[in-house]
Amino acid sequence: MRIATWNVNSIRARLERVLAFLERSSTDVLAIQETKCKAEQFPAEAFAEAGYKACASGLNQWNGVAIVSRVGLEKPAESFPNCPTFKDQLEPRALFATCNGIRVGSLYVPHGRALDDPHYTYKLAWLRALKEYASTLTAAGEQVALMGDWNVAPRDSDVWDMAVFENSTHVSAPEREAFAAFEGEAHLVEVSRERVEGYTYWDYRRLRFPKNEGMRIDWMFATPALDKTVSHVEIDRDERKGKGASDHVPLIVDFDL
DNA sequence: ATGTCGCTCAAAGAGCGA
Repeated sequence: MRIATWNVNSIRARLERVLAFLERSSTDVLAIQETKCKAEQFPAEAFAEAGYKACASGLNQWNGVAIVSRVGLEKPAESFPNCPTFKDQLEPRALFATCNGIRVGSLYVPHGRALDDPHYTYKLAWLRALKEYASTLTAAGEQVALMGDWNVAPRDSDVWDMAVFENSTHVSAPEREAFAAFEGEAHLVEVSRERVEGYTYWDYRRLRFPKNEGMRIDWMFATPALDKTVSHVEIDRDERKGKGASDHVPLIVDFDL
C-alpha cells in the first residue's frame, strides 16, 4: 500500500496536478494539507471520479486538511482532544480517518511565524497536545500513521544554511524537542528520515528552488510495527518543477502489508 | 529587489499568510 502526504497550497488551484500525481504515482492514500477552502468547497466529486473517497476539514481560505483514499476511508474525525485555539478559533489543521486498517492523520502544524510571536507559543502547545493524543492512539494498540507539514526541521541538514535560520522558527530547540517527543513519548517512528535524502519545500520567493535552497519539513510518523513494513520511500522533487507547482512536494511511502 | 503565490473583499488592487 502506498501512502503519501502533500501540502498542495490550495486544492482548487492544484486539482489537476494532484489528480495527475495520484495516477502517475499509483498512490492509495493521500493526506493533503493547505487545501485553503471550506469543507464544502473541497472537490470531492473529482476524486470520486478517480476512485477515491475523500474527507475534508476547512473553515475559510486559511489552512485546511483532507484525506483521499481508494482503499477505504472510515471514521473521519476533525481535530483532536485539547487542541489549542488561536485567537479563539479552532483551526482546521488535523483530520483523521481509518484507511485499510491504519489510522491516518493529515496534519498542518502551525508555522510559528517568529520566536517572539504568539503563533510560536501556539505552535508548541499544538504539538504538545497532538503528541498527547498520539500517545493515546498508540497505547490503544492502533496502527497509526501521522503525516503532513510539521513546519519543523529536526536536523541542521534539513535546511540549506543554518546561518540563515539563526533566531528563526523551524530549527529552535523547543520545536525540535516537541518533534522528538513523537518518537520518545508517543512511541512512533519517523519513517522517511533514514531512507531518503532531500528537501520537501522551497519558498516561492528568491529563487529558492533553482538554487536548491530548500527545507525538509514534511514528515511521516508511524507505529513501529508499521515502520518495519516500509519497503520504499521517495520525495517527488520533480513535482516542484514547472508552472503551477506547490511550494511543497509529495513524500511517498510504500508499506508491504 | 521579500526575484512569489493564492486567497478575499467587493469588484482593482491592497492586505494577509506562508
